Amino acid sequence: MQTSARVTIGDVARTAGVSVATVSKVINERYGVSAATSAKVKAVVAELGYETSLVARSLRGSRTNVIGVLVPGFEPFSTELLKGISDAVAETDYELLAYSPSTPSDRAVGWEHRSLARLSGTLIDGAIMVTPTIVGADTHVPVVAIDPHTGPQGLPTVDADSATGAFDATTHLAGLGHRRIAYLGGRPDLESARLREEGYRAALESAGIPFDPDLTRVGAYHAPTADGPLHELMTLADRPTALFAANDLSAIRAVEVARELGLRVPEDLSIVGFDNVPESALVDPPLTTVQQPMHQMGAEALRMLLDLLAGVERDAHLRLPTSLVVRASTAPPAPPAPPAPSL
Amino acid sequence: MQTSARVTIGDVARTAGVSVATVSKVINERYGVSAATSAKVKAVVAELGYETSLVARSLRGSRTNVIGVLVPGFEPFSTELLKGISDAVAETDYELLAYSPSTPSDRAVGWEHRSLARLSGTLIDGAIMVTPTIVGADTHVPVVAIDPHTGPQGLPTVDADSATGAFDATTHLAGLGHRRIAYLGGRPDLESARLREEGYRAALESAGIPFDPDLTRVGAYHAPTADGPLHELMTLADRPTALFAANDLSAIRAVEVARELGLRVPEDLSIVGFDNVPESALVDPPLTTVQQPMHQMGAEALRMLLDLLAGVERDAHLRLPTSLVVRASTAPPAPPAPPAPSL
DNA sequence: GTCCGTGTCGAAAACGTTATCGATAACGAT
DNA sequence: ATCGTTATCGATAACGTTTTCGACACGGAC
Repeated sequence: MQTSARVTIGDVARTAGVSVATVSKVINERYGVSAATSAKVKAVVAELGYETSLVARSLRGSRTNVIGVLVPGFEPFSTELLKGISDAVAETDYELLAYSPSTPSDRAVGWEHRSLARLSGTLIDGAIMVTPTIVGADTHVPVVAIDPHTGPQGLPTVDADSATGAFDATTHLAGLGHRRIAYLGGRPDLESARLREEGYRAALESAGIPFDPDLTRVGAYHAPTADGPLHELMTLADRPTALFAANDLSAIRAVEVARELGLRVPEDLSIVGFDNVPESALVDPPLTTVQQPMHQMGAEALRMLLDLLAGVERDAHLRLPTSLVVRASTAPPAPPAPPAPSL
Repeated sequence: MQTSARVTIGDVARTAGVSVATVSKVINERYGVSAATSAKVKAVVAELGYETSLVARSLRGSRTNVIGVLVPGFEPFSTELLKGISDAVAETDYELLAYSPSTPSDRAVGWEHRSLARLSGTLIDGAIMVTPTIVGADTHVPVVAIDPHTGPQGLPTVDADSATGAFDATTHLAGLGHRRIAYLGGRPDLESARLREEGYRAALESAGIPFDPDLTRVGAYHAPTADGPLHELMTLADRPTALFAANDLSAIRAVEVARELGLRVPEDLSIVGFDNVPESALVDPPLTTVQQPMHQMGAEALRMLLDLLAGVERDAHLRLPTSLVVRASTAPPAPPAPPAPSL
């Protein structure tokens, strides 16, 4: 039906009565072709609707003017970054290619390296990798990592100040009077998750609250893996009165689980998230959370990449500040429940 | 620095002491290679960290197991669609490539066709195009269009019921008692914009309100282009008491412009949007809007595309229902302003 | 000892493009 | 009339794959 054969540079050459070399020249505006033939070729190109194949051009040449963004998926975090990158790239003459592996084997550890190897030979001039778990390796295009596994080392990186953000979040809860503050971690293999737990602990200590290992659980930054740990936490004999979740997706799930368990938020349980994805303001109650400047992180990452491509020397690591946004999911703890609650 | 040359199939062949043909066979698990050589080649592949080049493979073969999504940019609408597509593709063995042209020339009319031609030769097995303005054309891969220019004709399409959605939105305003209801249109070249105006007019008629051409303006579905028309509308001698904007981005901008002009929303001006992008709930006041099932639209589009690829016959056009979500940006009109307002 | 099948492998073409470089024609200068 | 210069153009190699097909060796069967 719609499947007509692709029109190639050869077709253009044939119907224009010139060689493929000449067609290539007029397309790329190289020197050495007369005005007359140039016009004729252009006419044929327009008539046939010819477009040069990105694939073939990539295979042959070295520059493609395309930069790739490797994302583990299109969850809110990646999406916000993409917007920042996209806005920044709009001012350049590069194009954007977002690539997300989806086969189970690819999603396993090492997906970044595999994808990168597949694309950089050479479909893309450079890449931005979101949440890479492997970051060393020898790539042969410039790469900037956002929120990487290993923290600032090796590749140029952009991330947010997770430790301080987590410290602020936990301190906020402590300041409201909470003493039993639980922590739901993120993927333990991620530097950001490690730093957030660090900030959580530091805040506890600074508030004079002893660290209780029983109040921390580990998730994986998304809803399904948070379920079990959340149930455990909320059905503890000595239930925590507050919860700090390592990212918004987990925190949002926490709100849901609390509701399923008959707990009121924030009266029975205060909840703080991390990221400030758009969704966090939509849940009921709207989430108190730590804002990561995702848009800006994306834009900065692109800027670093462009500098790399241009050969400009720059600081290899950029850490952007976070800020606490207080909404309605946090409140002072209820007074210790009397055996027979009065109405 | 990190720029080491790419390791090719030739390198593997050389160090393994076999031919490139043999390497290719073991990689693709073709018949005709002994267990011994296969093992040796696999060892070398692992040692050298070889990955087959997507570009070269695409150029040669016909299938790539990659489907492309062509988006005009990463604004909220495209992003929500992407999530739906991504979730659906995760259950298949395809991979996702989101492509967004960014050079000014590409963003001009016809970007879709150009991009498609560039990618389908053949980087991708099929494509989903978001908001294509040109939709006929002879592509040589299956394509599904979301919210296209020309409406359901030609290419398989997925869209939302814009006419009914707009009708409901306008009727909601009329039901609140508004008589002077302005309309800020979207890109006039888009079928969806046309249908929304149609719904707006039908609702006016059904409510017995005469259509006033002076109360409709045209925008382009995004903030910058909405500014002028919005100012005109809001500074009219006989100011409208309600505004229906053809998409949320315009509506959100309308809220801002109203505030700049000293108008209170919804007391002085009720505003309704279209799309229900996540941001619409974040503005102050939260936007009353028409929900498009964007996530579902993306998923359905992918499903159609997969059927096309598999050669399954299907209905070529899918129109999903919309629903009105009432939030705080709409209210009954204030009583006709008395010359000296009382407090 | 010859013949034929079977199993294993490699040479080479092809995909669509760009870059290099040699060939040809036109033309002014001697 | 011959030469050198310039402008224009085309043949061809190369990019990294996959696929086709022929070559070859090794068996066993006659």
